[in-house]
Amino acid sequence: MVGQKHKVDLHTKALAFLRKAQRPMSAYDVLAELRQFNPKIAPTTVYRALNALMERKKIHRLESMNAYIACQCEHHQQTPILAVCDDCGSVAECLAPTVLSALSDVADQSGFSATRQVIELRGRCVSCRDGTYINETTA
Amino acid sequence: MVGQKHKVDLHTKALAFLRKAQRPMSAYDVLAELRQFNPKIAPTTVYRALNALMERKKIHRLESMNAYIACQCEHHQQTPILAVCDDCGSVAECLAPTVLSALSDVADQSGFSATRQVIELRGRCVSCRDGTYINETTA
DNA sequence: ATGATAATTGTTATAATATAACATCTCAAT
DNA sequence: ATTGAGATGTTATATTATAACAATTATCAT
Repeated sequence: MVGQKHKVDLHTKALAFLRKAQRPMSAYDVLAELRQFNPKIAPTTVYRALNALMERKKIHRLESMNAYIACQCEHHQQTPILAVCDDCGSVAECLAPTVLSALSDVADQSGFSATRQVIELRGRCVSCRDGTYINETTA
Repeated sequence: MVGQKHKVDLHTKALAFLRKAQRPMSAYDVLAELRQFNPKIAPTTVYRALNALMERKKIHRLESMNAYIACQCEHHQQTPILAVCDDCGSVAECLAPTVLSALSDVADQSGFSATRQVIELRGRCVSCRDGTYINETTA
């Protein structure tokens, strides 16, 4: 078989941390967390873990902010739209087949063969827009 | 009036450089260029110039690669789709109202109020896909 | 002209993000 | 036990970006 267990499973800990955070975290935030278990962990290790988790679609990278967030949907193969609230930091993950197919059409027309799509929205979530602040307290 | 002229117009030189390059360039690539005119220029200055040019819609930032490229279309108010060829490095700028409106719909439905949209494709351009290599020589 | 001021740019230092290169360890199959 | 593959460790450094404050420049009211 391929793949083995080490003393502790770094990938699992990194993923658990991102899931608990529910907010985009930087690679160095993850590093700080992992260092609670093993103070000697280096950036390289974290980036390897993050890359592996991305390949397994367990986390997403927010390209517009160099940060990472746990996948909230599980099991989708479709590229999600990531909507980041610049007020409270929450990220909504939306599946939008219409957007993706429109995007495919555009690519096809120009002959571009896409291997990856990046679709991010920055703005204000419904709670922050309404003044219904939730921030730290609730979700 | 607002806005003034300095000894040299850094913004103009930065924009000229990005236009000549026709490829995504890092902020530090721009810095190296500007230093040919004034060796003492610092990163801060470059980032200020890049931010100003982005506000004026003269350049785009490629979020998925932390790089900058001159706007190829001039005068559009619409967010373009940036299609980056990972083989030759070229970037195509596509206007796609259908994608944008589908994206607006998704946002509206969730109550998200977007101030910025990021839409990038990574993959292979038609030339590279066909094996019609052009790379350095022609466009 | 002079001085107030606003905007831009300069300067210095450092923070934040990410990778390269190579050594070591662990597991499992032989 | 040896070996080979994959994961991890280690060290160093590269790349990207901002903070904080000083100096300069143009504009405008006086």
